[in-house]
Amino acid sequence: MRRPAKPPSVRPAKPRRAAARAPAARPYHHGDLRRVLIDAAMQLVGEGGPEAVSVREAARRAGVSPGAPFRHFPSRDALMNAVAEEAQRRFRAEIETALVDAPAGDPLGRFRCLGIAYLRWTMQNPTHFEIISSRRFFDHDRSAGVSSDNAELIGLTERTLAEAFSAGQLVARDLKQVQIAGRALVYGFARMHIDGHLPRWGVGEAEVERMAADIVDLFIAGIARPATPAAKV
Amino acid sequence: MRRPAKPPSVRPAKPRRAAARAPAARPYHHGDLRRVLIDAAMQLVGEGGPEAVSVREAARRAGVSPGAPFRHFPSRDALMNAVAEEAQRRFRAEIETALVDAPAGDPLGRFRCLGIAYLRWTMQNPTHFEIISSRRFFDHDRSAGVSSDNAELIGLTERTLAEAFSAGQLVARDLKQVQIAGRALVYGFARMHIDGHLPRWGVGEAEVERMAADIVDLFIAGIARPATPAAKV
DNA sequence: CAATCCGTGTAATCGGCGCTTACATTCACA
DNA sequence: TGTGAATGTAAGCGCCGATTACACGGATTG
Repeated sequence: MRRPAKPPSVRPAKPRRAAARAPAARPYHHGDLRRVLIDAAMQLVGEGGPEAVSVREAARRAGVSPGAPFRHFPSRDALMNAVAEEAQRRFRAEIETALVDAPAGDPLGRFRCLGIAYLRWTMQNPTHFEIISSRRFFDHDRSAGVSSDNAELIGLTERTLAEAFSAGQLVARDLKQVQIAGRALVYGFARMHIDGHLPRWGVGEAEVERMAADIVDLFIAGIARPATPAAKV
Repeated sequence: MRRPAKPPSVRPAKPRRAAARAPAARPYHHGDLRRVLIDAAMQLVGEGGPEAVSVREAARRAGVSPGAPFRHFPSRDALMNAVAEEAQRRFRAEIETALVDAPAGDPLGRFRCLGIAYLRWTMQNPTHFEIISSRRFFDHDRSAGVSSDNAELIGLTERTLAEAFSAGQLVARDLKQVQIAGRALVYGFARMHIDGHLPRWGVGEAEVERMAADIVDLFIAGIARPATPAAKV
């Protein structure tokens, strides 16, 4: 928690709205402090993980007094909520973008795309993923934005896998188990990365995305009905 | 971080060693403060998770002044290290105990036992597992005890799965992928539990251990060479 | 047995934190 | 033009981790 010496609060002087003919120095009213605080907190998350976010430091970076943020967020948790919503929004957008290139008529193929897009984003944004995945940093239940975006994504993967099931692409009997196992697999790999376990398993940073794709494929191979073989009774 | 009102520091008066004929009141020297601090911190972890541990609260529960713990631990992180070592020791002991009942000649069966024992402990001790699994709460690299215990466990599972591979029990080609996927699966399920994801996936607290066993079995079914079935070419 | 050293306790203090309160400034609207 | 609401500042509270100076007392040694 102890912070190293900091340059004395750069203060980028950002009069955004309501600055029509105002003088150059930041006016008394910031203009868009809420937004700037969220951005600063997002940056802090990127730099040092969720626990590196402090209200005071965000205020410092925004160039306002330590009490100012509390006009916009009733608590640090509320700020974290906003940060998590921002991260969740980006996460969802990226995954849905990746899905447009996915094969339309092949639910299992779409599931594969989902898993790989999920892992790609988490590998590239580990600390931001950490916020939205752990209950510690804010109150999920009280954050409608995160919950709804998250529920959308979960619903999407559930539906996709259910379609694969209905289409007879799976050998498994219990769809719910497959869904949870699939989720546990990708979530576990993402957390192994975040928590620094992968080096111990012989996966260097350069191979991470490749390995991510490989284990998604391995999982799919484990649940997919063998496609072409002449076997099967 | 704000703490609710506390009874004024119960002070259980524990003169352990060096208390032969001493008076009832705690002597000036505590006797075994290091041990008591670790126990208090373990309890705090159990009550409110790793971030609920504060040096001052541990000191309070041990009945000593706020500065006393720093005679035994140079920092909060060092205390967390000790707590993590304790947790890791218990974790390893439980898993190795579970393994004695495992089938001797069946590596894959032993692997199953490992996975289930792993998940059982994590389901029953989520906050303690959180400490030893996340790099956030202390410095893994500087904690020989945690590292070695952890390396032992990982080595054990790796060897077990490798034996299954050598014995021809697996269909997979790439052993390393299978090992990482297996780890990701159990770790992911454990973290889903810790992070409160399971309710959203329709897994109530009562069904958790059952579901844990189910997905371990599902994973094994996905990698195991079909044993008896009359099908298969 | 007495002197003393050092391990281990206390007391006081520092700066950082989240958060609150009282006050100041400015915007927006009647 | 006046006035209230919105939003900034200043100061302060208690908690935290950590450090320092000092006090106690068990063990070692002459």
